[in-house]
Amino acid sequence: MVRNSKSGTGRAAIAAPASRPTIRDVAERCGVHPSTVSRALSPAMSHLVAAGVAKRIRAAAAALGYQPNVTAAGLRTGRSGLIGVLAPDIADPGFPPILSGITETLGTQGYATIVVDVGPDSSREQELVERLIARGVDGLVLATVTLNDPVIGHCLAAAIPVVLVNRTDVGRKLPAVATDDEAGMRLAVDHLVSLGHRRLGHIAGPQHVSTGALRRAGFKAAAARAGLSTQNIGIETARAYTREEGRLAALRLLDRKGVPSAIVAANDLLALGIYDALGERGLHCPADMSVVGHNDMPYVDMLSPPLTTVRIAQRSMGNQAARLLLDAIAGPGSRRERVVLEPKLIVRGSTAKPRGSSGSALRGYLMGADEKPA
Amino acid sequence: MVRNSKSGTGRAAIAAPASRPTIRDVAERCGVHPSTVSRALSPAMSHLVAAGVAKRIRAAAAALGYQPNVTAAGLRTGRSGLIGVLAPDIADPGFPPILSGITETLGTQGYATIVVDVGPDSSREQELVERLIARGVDGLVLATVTLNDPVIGHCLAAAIPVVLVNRTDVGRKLPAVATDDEAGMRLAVDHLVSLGHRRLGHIAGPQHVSTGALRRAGFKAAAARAGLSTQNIGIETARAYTREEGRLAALRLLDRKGVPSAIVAANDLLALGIYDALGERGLHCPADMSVVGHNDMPYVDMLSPPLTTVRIAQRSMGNQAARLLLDAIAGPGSRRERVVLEPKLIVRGSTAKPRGSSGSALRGYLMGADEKPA
DNA sequence: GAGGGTGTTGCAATCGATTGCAATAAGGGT
DNA sequence: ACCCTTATTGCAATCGATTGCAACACCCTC
Repeated sequence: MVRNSKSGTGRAAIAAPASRPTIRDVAERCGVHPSTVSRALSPAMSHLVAAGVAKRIRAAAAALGYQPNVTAAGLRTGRSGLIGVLAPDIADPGFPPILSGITETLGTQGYATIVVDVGPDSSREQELVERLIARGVDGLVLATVTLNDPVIGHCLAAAIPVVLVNRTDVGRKLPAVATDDEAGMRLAVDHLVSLGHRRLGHIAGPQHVSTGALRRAGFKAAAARAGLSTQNIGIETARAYTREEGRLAALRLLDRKGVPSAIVAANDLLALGIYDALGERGLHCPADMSVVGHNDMPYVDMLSPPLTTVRIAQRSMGNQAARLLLDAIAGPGSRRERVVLEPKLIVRGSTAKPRGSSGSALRGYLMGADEKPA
Repeated sequence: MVRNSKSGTGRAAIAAPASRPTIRDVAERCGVHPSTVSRALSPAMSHLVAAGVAKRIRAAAAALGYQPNVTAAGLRTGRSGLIGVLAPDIADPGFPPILSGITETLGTQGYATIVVDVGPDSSREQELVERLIARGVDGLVLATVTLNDPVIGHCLAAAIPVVLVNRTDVGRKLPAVATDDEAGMRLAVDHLVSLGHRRLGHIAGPQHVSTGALRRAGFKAAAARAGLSTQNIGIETARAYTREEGRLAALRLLDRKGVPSAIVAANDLLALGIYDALGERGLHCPADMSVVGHNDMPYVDMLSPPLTTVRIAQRSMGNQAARLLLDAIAGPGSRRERVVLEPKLIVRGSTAKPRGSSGSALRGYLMGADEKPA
């Protein structure tokens, strides 16, 4: 509360900057008006200040350790230099690389990011967006949206720059960066088919998010394209992208008639769950069952067996999302651009040729495989 | 730039809130002064407003969808509701759970967090702290500090609330939350000794950070306490907490005379590197070599073999750090509190009894083991 | 009926930086 | 020598909310 440099009664304290120096402190020290300091220190305005004065001001600012108060500037200019990021779950190993890419690119432009963990109950999402807007964020990166998410309309109405990352919306109303989910599944399916697999299973992700729906569709399309009939593919849908839901879905798949010889998971976490389920049933990967994951999250090469998976460029995804957002902030002529990244298959130890017909642990399970040949 | 509700020349637009409504819009709608609105909406001040008026104001605010501008309030009150978090590397799987705990606790009090990834070159650390302070953060959580970090003095000088998490400083000048690193190592060493191991190796972390130094000291102390002579322990120090540095350090250890039968890593990532090194040397874990990690980062139970490790309560660590910070913000009578969490040993498949003297793949390596019996 | 509370509300300054406009000074042309 | 540019700088309003202080109304009491 006590301003120190006010020329008041006491004359003791000449300069005791208990708090951080303000633009006025710099101005007084130079004998100029605060507005001149502001101009001298702003690259866009410094041409309005005499070179000598500007130099003097910069020196004084440096000497005082002056840093402009971003909050105050933000209030006046209307931009905060803050970007809000909505994450489904920070602890999900797939997300940090994306976040890292986002902050990296944004950081070079002086933006800081506020990361908000939405958590499992997406009901809070709307409120969290509201809070971020109240904080004056200049833009939003959403890594959480569902296919028909109400927040999309909300953001559109608020006229705030937004990009989606690793997700897309059904109406393509917002710019987004994502991988080619269908191409990824094609890579996985083609790999398995070329190994000789003819009965494939898929553990799909939640169908209300784009990756879940698109990868499932991609799986079906790729299987059909490879000449596999619908009798030869089995799909179980996980309720969430977690190891536990993956395990449950895999158990359901294993309990069905016509067990496949290979399973493609929509996500590495689900693949971990498949490993768990196989262990429970006494099956071995890849001898009894091949498994393909998706995302190539960190350290899946250390699993037993090392996971064959579809790698997506997460860091690059973050970078591009940030760039798209910066574009949207700069020019409101947002062309609702959509960036699609190409996935890449990483073959490791969890996929192999299907076991021959003799001596297989799957012998029993395979009953009924030919009941209805297409 | 164009204020809409100004009673100006044109009379067309009655109420076209192109931008977000402000406290003045609410005030006009209710026929009261903005200050009254401010008071009515602030829990701490609302007792100064007549109940009926307050109700009317709240209704109007809700109808307009009014959200106070946090930036403006922050400018006036001096607090931003923002907390800065400095992370060593967001992509390190050990960190997200801590972050999650921090944001969880802080979020309940209305604080948002800005996470900054310092990256490998800690030279930027000082500048990043400076930037966060310029942003007006109300406090800082540092997960990066080294034992004698200059930023500590910097923060002390800036008189900004700070807590350390998963790290401690040498002078105990700042409140901190960390696990009992020495106790953790004792758990690991005692476990191995009870299995019959008598020659132990340690892959230490960087010695300029507390976890590296304390765990190394803890390893030595525990070994001595278990009656192991210094000839029977071998220590190699990794330059960073990464898988690759762990691999290199492990290779150095394996190339020394008197190879141990078990290695304790200062960190799970280093343990992954040990797995890599063992693979390169054709050694098997745990048959040829037992390995103990530290931190129990996600999914190390899926490794081959599943990693025996010392679990630390990361999420809780984050929660407590946040609480400490909130205390420091509330009462400046900061007692430089220090919270120590107890670690827990999680035994999995990477540790076993040492191989007997016959037929060991380690036969050659063990030469020289008895050169200088203690 | 006048004085002293108490309860509400308005006024205006303030936080720190930015920026349109005005004012001044310096320089150039005829 | 005078007028007109152009280059610098100062002034003051502004962003939106908060809060100490003043003002007002109303009620109770003696």
